[in-house]
Amino acid sequence: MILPVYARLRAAVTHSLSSHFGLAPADHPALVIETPPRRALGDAALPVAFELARRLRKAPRVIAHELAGSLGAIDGVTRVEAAPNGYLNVFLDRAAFLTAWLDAPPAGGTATGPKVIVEHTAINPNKAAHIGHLRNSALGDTLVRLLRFQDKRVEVQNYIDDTGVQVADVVVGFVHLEGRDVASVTALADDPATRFDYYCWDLYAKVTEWYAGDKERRLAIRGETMHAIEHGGNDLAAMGAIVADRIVRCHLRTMARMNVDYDLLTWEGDILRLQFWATAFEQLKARGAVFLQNEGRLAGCWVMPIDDGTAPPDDTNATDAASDDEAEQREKVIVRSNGTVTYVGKDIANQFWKFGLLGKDFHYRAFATHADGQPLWATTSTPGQDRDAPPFGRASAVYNVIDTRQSYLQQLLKQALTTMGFRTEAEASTHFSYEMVALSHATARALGYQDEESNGKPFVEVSGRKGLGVKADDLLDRLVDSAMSEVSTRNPELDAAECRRTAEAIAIAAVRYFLVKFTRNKIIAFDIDEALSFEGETGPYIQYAAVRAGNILAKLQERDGVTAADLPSRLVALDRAAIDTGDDGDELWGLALEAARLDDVVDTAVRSLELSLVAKHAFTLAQAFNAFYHRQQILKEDREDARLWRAAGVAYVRRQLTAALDLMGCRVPTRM
RNA sequence: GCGCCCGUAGCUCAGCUGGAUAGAGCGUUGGCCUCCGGAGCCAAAGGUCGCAGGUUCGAAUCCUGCCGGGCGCACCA
Repeated sequence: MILPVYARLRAAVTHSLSSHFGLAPADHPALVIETPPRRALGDAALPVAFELARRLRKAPRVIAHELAGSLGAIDGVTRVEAAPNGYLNVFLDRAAFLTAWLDAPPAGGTATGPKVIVEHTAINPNKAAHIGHLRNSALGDTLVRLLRFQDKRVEVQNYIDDTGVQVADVVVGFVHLEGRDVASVTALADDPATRFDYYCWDLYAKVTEWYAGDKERRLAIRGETMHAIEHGGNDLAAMGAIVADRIVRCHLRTMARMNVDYDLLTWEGDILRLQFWATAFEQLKARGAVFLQNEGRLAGCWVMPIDDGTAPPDDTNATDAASDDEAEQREKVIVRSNGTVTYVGKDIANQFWKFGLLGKDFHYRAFATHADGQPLWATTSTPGQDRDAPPFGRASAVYNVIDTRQSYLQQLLKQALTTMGFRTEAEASTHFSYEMVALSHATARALGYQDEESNGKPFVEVSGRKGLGVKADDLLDRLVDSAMSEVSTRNPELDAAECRRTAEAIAIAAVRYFLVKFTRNKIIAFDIDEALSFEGETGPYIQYAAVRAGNILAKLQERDGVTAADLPSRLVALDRAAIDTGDDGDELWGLALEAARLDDVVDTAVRSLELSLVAKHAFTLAQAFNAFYHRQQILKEDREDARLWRAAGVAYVRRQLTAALDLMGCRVPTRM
């Protein structure tokens, strides 16, 4: 919203550098525009004079002064002045901008251009989702919303690994620990009284313990089970399919509570059954991206040469002499000596498909129904159900949202694309990485977990295998409960249903804000008490500011008959002193200017994949609004011009705050 | 061993491509409900920005080297 005026400002400065200072374009410094530390210093500041001081052999102060004098009129800028220290400070036309911002149509036009795929969530379908998974979904979904805010066409995929060891482990549990058959597992899963994902959570942990009791024999059972599932057409595979299907439905319910949704569920089993790998393998072989290793410890494997500088973990007893030879080149196994494909191989095939490079497509089926009644699509290997399916895949850019521990593999994906000659696609493959969520010692203890190993560590790592972690639904339930008691005491007139809806909105804002407020490469040591807080830097704090702003506007309409839509036309006729002058004017304008930064913040957030910037901005804006609200009267202000200019600020802040919360998947209740 | 990440107030964290007096939240202390809602506001206390060099008008930010911690480097996914 403020970028165009900055462009005009840069153009004017550039012109002056050439004409007034006689600098050749090549000698022009980059025109950095900063935000001054205090509003009274201006709305934008250019340190350009510092850059020129040496070249022009003049003091920055003198240069800034000359520059300010030579600029001429700039649309939207009321004045430019040189600060004593050499900064060039710029003052914008406050009234004109605020009026224009209020009058602008709300964002969210029509998405156009090439498609972008965002893959996130990807929880193993064998147990309940936990807090670590929520970080992935919250970040992934926020990225999706940011991209859509920028009018990009986005397709959201959720990868379902239904053929891995994890599902096999639960199947082993059902068969060998509980003696169940397919019918029994189905009945259990479909019994509304059981929380099937919770049930499997416990069973999975039990199976892990059970393996430890007789590793050799029981791990062999796991191997057979996994093989049976991959092969298909037997009871174990049928049971695995039931488990995965029902757990995925549990995950979708959990994610729906979080306001997270998808366009397509990609099932790994379909990648195998439709021979995606075989196709990709042929291409890789033809290009020489993989080759059959004939000797050494990887004899019999198809491997991909790795060209990054990473060394092997600690091979047998690699002597220095041996590694100095040309055998330095590293290799990653893609196809095992027994002929089965590794995870990397499947991922390569999937990545090729996402870019439309595979020359093959899935079949599709309607898996579930979105809130708006449209089908949620899933891949399938059987044709005939995809009459109305939209075209999936064939993207121009792909974001894979996975935690940082996967960066090595994500790098291999890019490399496979590069080796195949798909440079553009390799460039357009982004690993959106973030650090893991661990548990604080206090929270781990509260879960009844004592572990000597992790006593010395700063946090306790979540472990699905040990059943250690905070389940997503448990966390949400606790948040809703505590929000509900708060809402009902504050608003006794609300009925139970309304109370619950409000509490849910607050609970979701609390978790989602908590999960995006940290920079992505920070490990979150999750602490239950900290996450349960509704005060300070939290989602509910921001919602509260928006709700209050809404209340003020509602009263203004009720009392004076003035709506937010009326404001722009009313403002033109009013005296501008209320926004142009004094500390009050500075504060009101500062608030509006901060609110106007949203577009800019979103751009920076997407470019840097640092979504915490959006969270930080929303909080800062809410904070500024609260301070303003306490300091300046709005409805009670007697002077009409001051009243309406302030109301305009409130209306604009509310709109931008609501938009920012929506980008993080948070709703604003009418009361709270 | 190699690669990536982290180290800023008692605790948890911001600090955008180097810029004006390093900021929030929590916690601590003290104020503010005849008010447009106190999930709030105002104020105070609290900092050798891990350490040492370097680059320059200027470094928490960039470079180098250390120290401390985490993660990754499988014929596991």
